[in-house]
Amino acid sequence: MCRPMPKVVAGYKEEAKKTILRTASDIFAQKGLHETTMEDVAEKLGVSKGAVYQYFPSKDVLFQELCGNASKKIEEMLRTHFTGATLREAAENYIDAEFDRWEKGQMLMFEAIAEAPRNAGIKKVMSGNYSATTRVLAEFLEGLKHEGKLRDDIDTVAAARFLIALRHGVLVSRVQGLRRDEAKRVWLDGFDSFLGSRV
Amino acid sequence: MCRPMPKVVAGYKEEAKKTILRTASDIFAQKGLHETTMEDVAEKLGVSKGAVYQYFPSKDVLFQELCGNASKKIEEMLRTHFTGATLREAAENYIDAEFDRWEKGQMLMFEAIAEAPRNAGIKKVMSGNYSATTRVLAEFLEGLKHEGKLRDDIDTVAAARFLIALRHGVLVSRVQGLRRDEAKRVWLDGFDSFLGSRV
Amino acid sequence: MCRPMPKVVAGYKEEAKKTILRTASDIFAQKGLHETTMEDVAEKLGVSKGAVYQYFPSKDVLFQELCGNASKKIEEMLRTHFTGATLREAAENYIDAEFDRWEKGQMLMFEAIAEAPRNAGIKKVMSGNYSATTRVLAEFLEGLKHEGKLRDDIDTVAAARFLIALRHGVLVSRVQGLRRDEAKRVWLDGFDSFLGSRV
Amino acid sequence: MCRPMPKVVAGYKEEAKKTILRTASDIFAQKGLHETTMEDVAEKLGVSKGAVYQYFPSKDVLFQELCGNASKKIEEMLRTHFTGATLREAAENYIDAEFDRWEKGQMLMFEAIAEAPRNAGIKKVMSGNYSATTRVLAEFLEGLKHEGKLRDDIDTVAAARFLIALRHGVLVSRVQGLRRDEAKRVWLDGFDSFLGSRV
DNA sequence: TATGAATGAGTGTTCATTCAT
DNA sequence: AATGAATGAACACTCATTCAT
Repeated sequence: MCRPMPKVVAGYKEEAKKTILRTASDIFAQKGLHETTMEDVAEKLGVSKGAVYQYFPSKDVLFQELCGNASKKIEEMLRTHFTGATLREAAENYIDAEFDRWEKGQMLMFEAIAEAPRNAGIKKVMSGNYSATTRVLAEFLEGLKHEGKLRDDIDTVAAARFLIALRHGVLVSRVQGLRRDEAKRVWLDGFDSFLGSRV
Repeated sequence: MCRPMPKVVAGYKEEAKKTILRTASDIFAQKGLHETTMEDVAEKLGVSKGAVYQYFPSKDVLFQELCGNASKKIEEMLRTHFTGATLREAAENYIDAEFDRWEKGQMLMFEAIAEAPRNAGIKKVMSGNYSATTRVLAEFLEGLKHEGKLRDDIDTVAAARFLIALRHGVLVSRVQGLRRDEAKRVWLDGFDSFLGSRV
Repeated sequence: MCRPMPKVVAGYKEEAKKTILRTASDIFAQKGLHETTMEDVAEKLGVSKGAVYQYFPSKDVLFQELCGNASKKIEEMLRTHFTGATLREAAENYIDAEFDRWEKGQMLMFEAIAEAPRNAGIKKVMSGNYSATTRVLAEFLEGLKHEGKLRDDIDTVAAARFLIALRHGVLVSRVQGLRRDEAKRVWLDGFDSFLGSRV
Repeated sequence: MCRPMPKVVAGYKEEAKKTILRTASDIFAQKGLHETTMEDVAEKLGVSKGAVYQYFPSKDVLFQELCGNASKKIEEMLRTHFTGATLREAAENYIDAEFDRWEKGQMLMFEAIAEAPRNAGIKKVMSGNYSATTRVLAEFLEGLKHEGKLRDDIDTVAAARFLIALRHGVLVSRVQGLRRDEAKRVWLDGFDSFLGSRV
C-alpha cells in the first residue's frame, strides 16, 4: 500500500470533461434539457452512465457547466463572424452565423432561459455570461470607434446591451415563426437605427 | 354527490375549460412546464386529476391551449398599459407592466420558446400568436400615425416586429440578470432610436 | 366540475395501508431492510410500485411505520403467551413464543436496532416503543403482585427493564448461535434470579 | 513512484490487512455496513479502491473479517476494564467502558447481528465469537472463584452466558433510548441478582 | 361527470467490482 | 502492487394517463 497516487495521465480528466461537454451540448440543444437523459449522453459517448457521473456529479451540474461556455461562444462568434468591409456587412454576417447555429439546433440559450427562474445555479451562470458578453461587446465597439468605424458619441455599454437584447429578440422571433430574411431585416433595421450614421 | 349537470346550458364545458386554463396558467408560469404535474393543476383547482382530463386530453394539449392565449394577453397589455401623455411615456408604462408581470412569475413565454423547437403544436400556436401580435401592434402604430403621434414615414410592420423583438430581448436580459432600470433603459433607447423624432 | 370529492370507500385507505404493512413486515423481516426493494413489496402484494407509494411516501417511512407496531406486538405476545400455572411456566411459554417468532424470520427488531443510530425517525419510534413496552410490562408485573404471584418488594419498573434487556440479550444470543434450549436456560435463570422467591 | 515492496518481509501483507481492518472498523461502525462504500474505506486509508481489493476480495469478506475481531475485543475489554476493588465495582467499570465505546460509535455488533441471519459467513464468525467469549468469560469467573471473590456454587458457564446476554440487552436498551444511568442500573441489578452474595 | 387508485415506463443516481496501465 | 476509469446491474422514486366505480 504505497501512498503516492500518481495520476495515470495528468490532464486526462479535463480532456474527458471537455469531450463530454461537447457531446452533451449537442444533445441538450437538440432534444432539450428535460427530454435528454443521462443515458442519451452516455450512449452517444459510447460509455456507461456511470462513466459520465465520474466527471459530473449530476445532470444539473452538467447542464450548468454547459451553459457556462455560452459567453465564450458568443465572443468567438463575434470574433469570427462580425467581419466585413462595412459595419453593416459585419452585422449581417454575424446574424447569419447566429441563425445558422440556431437552425442547426445548436443553441442552448432557450433551455437555459426557461430554467433560470427556478434554478439558482443556472441563474448565476447566465448572469456571469451576460456580464462577460456585455463587456466583450462594449470593448469590441470601443475598438470600432478608435478605428473610426463608429460614431464617437455612442455609449458603447448601452449599445452592447441593446445589441444583445436585439440578438435575443430576433432569435426568439425566429422561434416564433418569423422567416429568416424578415428576422434579418429586423436585426439590421434595429442595428442601423441605433448605430447608424445619424450624424 | 354531484347533481346532474345541466347539459342544456351549452357553454358549460367552455366555462370549465376557461377556469382550468386560468388556474393552470399561473402554475405553469410559476413552476415551469416540466416541474408542474397534472396533480398540481387538479389540486389547485380542487378537483381530481380525472376531471382535468375530461377537458384536456393531455398535458401537452393543455399547455398548447395555454400558449394560445398569449397573443390576446399582449393585445390586452398594449391596450391597458401603452398609454400616457407622450409616446415615450406610453412605452415606459408598457414595459413597466411587462416587467411586473414577469417578476410576478406570470410569464409563460420562455417555457413555450424552449418547447417550441421540438413540439409542432406549440410551434404552430406561437406562430399564430406572433402574426396576430404583429398585426395588432402594427395597426396600433398605424392609429398613432393618424393621431399624429408618430412620424408618417415609419413602416409600421417593421416597427412592430422590431418592438416585439426588443420586448423579448429585454425580458431575456432581465432573466440574464440585467437590473430592471437598466433593462428599461435598453428598451427606451431602442424605442427612441427606432420611433423617435428623426424627422 | 363538481366540488365535493366523495371518498369512494371511507376507511379503504387505512385498510390498504394495513395490508401493505402486514406484507411488508414479512419481507423486511426475512430479507432485511437493505436487501428488500420496494419492487419486492409491490410484487408480493401483486400491485405496481406506484401503488405502494400512494400509501407510503418512501421506503424509509414504510419501515418506520413497520417499526411502530413493535410495541403493540410485544404487548400482544405478553397477553397471549405469558400464561401458565406458575410464573415460571408463563415465562417459559413466553420465551418459547418469542423464539418461534424469531425462527420464523418474523422479527424486525435487529434491522431496526442497526438502523436507529443513523436514522432519527427510527430512533424516535424505537424510543417510543421502549417506553410503552416498559410501562405495559411494569403494569403487568404490578398485576401479578396484586394476585400474590410476585413478591411485594419488587420494583416493577426495574424488573420490566431487566426483563426487556434479558429478552433482547437472549435473542441476540440465539443470533450468535446459542442453541434454543441453552438460550431458554439463560432466560429462565435470569428470570428466576431476579423475580424468584428470594424471600 | 512506488519503491518496490520488500517481498522478503513476510507478513507485510498481514500488516497491510491489519491497517485496513483497523480503519475500516471505524468507518463501518460509524456509517453502518450498507452506508459505507469501499470508496469510503479506500479514501480514509489514502489509497485507491483497487488497493483494498488486493487484500480483501469483496466488501462482504472485509466485513466478515472485521467481525472476526469482536471476540478479541471483548476479551480485551474484560481484561482492561473489569477491574476494581470489589466485584461490583469491576462490573461497573466494565459496563461504563462498553457504553463509552458504543457512544463513540465504535460498535459493530448491531450491524453484524442484523446481517447474520442472511449471511452464512457472518453467522459462522459470530458463532465462533460467542463460543470464545463465553469460554473466556467463564474462565475469568472461574479465576474469581479461586480468588474467593465469587461464590463457589455458581455455574460459571451459565453465568457467562447470562452476563453476555445482559450486556447485549443493556446495549440494545441504550439504542432504544434508555438513559445511560438507567441502563447501568439494569446491568448492575441483573449482575447482583445473579452473582451477588446470596450465600 | 367526477373520482382517485392503479399502472408502467421511465429517470437520475449509486456502487461493488474489474482491469488496462 | 497500486491506480482509478469504466462497467452494469440495481434501486428509489415520479408522473402522465387510464378506468372501474
